[in-house]
Amino acid sequence: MPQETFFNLPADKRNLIITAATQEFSKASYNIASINQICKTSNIPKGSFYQYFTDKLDLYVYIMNIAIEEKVNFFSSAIAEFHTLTLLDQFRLLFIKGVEFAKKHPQYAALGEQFSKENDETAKSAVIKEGEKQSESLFIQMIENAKTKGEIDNMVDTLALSLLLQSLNSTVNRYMLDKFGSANYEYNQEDVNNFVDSLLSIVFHGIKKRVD
Amino acid sequence: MPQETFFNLPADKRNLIITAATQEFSKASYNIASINQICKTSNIPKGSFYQYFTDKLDLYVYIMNIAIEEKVNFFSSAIAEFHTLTLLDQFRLLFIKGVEFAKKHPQYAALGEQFSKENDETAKSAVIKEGEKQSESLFIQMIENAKTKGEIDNMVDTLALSLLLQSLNSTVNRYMLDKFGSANYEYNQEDVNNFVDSLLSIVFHGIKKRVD
DNA sequence: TGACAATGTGACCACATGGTCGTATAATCA
DNA sequence: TGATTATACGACCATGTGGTCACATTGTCA
Repeated sequence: MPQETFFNLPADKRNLIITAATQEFSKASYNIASINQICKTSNIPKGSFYQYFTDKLDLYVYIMNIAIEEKVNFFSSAIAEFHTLTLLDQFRLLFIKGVEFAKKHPQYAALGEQFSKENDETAKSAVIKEGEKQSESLFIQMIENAKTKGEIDNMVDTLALSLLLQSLNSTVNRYMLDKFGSANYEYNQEDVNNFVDSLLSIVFHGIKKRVD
Repeated sequence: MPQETFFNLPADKRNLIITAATQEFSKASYNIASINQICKTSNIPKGSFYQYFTDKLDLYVYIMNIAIEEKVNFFSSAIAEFHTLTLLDQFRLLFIKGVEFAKKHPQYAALGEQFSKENDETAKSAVIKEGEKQSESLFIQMIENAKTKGEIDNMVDTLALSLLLQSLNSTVNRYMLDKFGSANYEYNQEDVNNFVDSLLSIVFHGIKKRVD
């Protein structure tokens, strides 16, 4: 956690630092990202920086937590209505909200993308600390739930499906980012919906030709 | 490409350097990986190193190409028998061969894993150069082929399926690496087969409960 | 106004990086 | 043997890193 001095800063200055750090950490991995660069971009002297944050790690964890909080907030409303939906619609919502989040907060999405590639164990575990694997267990819970409701076949391997959906989720995001990258956020919602539906249709109905 | 002097080296020394570099580049990203470290591990002086390689990039590309060649070799026999197989069996083979490769050449698999996370554009494009996206077009070709043969439903979105399979492929490898990581290569083939079959069964038959 | 504490600040530190270069050594050929 | 060329070698360089610290500036309260 940053020092008190940081929170006593005028909001402008504080946000400038946050913005600069977010930018730097979304461009480069933890070890490559440079404190000097962050200081330069935000126009604060090195000495001041170390009065606000104890460490590089301190800043990193702080920035990551901001992104995490933002994402949790963004998803919370969607998750609240989960119990009213079928599994298919739950996943649709999850996928589409994911793309929406990346569109609305590209810098946080980039931060997450970078984090998923992070090599530095210290940095990684400092961010994760506790409450990790949340999304894994969420998926498994959703699947088990749908099984008891008879929405999906009991023969389906829960772990395999959970893995498949997780990887699919991140792939959708990466794909959308690639295709409609930072330059053009003007893709329309219909495109996203169609693509997500194509993917989910495969998972739900399979690709084998029907023998009617 | 390395200098002539490198290839004139006694095989022992040459392999020592290759091993050390492989190790370093599989542990850390291009910019983090250290030439000093590689020199230390392989007991060659810095000056000698720069007589063998023009650059850090030179070494990096060389090492990556070794791994790529090894992988292509490993897969070529499997791909040769593709035309005798159904799409399902083609993918089974691909997935299982992938896991096998990682088991047989964990260091190369680790190199590939690291490369997929690489941030440095210069390093990335120097490795890719040409002939990229090979795997993407391979998948699409396989799918189109199966469609005309009537093996899979024409309603299935080709691009979406290709994307799904690609992401699934890398996920399987990552999962296996995680679960049976470098410590324990003693997982049996049956486990792998079952897991791969679970995944492919979902993709081919879907997860929806059958109404018999 | 004066005393004291909180902040601002940038020169500086030790260290590591990729890369160079002059020289020492070994190999080759006459 | 002596001359010439290829290779081995490591001290050295400029640059960048995360982090420190003595000192200047500002704010606060009496």
